[in-house]
Amino acid sequence: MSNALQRLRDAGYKLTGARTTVLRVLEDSGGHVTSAELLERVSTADANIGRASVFRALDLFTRLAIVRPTYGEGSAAPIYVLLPGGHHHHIVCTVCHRVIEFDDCRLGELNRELEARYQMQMTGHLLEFYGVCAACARNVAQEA
Amino acid sequence: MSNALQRLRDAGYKLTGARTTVLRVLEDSGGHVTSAELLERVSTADANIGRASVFRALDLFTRLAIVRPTYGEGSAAPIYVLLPGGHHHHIVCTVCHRVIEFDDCRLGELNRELEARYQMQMTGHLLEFYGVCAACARNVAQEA
DNA sequence: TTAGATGCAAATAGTTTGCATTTGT
DNA sequence: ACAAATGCAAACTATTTGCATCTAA
Repeated sequence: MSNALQRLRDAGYKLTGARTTVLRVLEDSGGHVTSAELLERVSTADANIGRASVFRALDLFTRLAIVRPTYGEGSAAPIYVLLPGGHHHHIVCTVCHRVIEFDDCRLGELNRELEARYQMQMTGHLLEFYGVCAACARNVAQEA
Repeated sequence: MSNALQRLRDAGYKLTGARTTVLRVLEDSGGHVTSAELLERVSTADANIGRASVFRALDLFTRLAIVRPTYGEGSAAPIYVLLPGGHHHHIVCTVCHRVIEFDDCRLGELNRELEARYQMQMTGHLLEFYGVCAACARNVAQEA
């Protein structure tokens, strides 16, 4: 059983069809989906699952730090990111919104320091870098 | 003139009343507001400014990495965070959604490495830690 | 002077809720 | 058995768009 399902159960939540399907779709999508894509794929996987349950599952997963919503384009349209092992890191081009994922793990010490300083029990973190990708930089240069 | 206004002008955008007001309200709010609060405060500051212009300004600021929307409670209701000097760091309690801000600056080197590796011109970053605060941990313990 | 930005109000997306029914434990 | 979770569809909220007007450069 996946680590996330284990966490769900340990926290006292039921392992329902809707929840396991949403989780599987998230994993199959590379851990990076908009809510619209997610709704569509979940519906394809099992047409009986309602939108509301997908949102309820995402809410729950967010509280358990299994997943994290983050802003994609504009202000609407969140992207849901899996936090396997509790963390995730990526770079977003603020012009074309392309996302590059990268591994990193230099935050362990900072994590421990913050837990001690603020009396928090950390469950994960998300690190986003913003910038302009090479392609967009060229376009901007051309326009100018 | 604020650094952000300078960036706006340098990128070739006009320094309009709506934009400067939105920016000032953001700064006066400690660089941490929901869109609802922002709309209200901007409207108080200058009743002639329309909602649309506030959203358009936020969009622009996001592209310029002056600001970053991040998820507060549930899936709706973004919080806009100023990225002074291009970055910001905080801890969110995933239960009560309280936010603790902290300073940090150990990401400079990683930033440079990523710029080189992915040919990106970085404009900033956001680091969020998730966890359960002491108060919420107590509540959960009581319930169980 | 004039391209770019604005304000308005209507249109659109996206998310949440209430409640009867089903399901995991 | 029974509390918890679901599915549905309607209600809501938040954001975006089109267009005539205004304004910073």
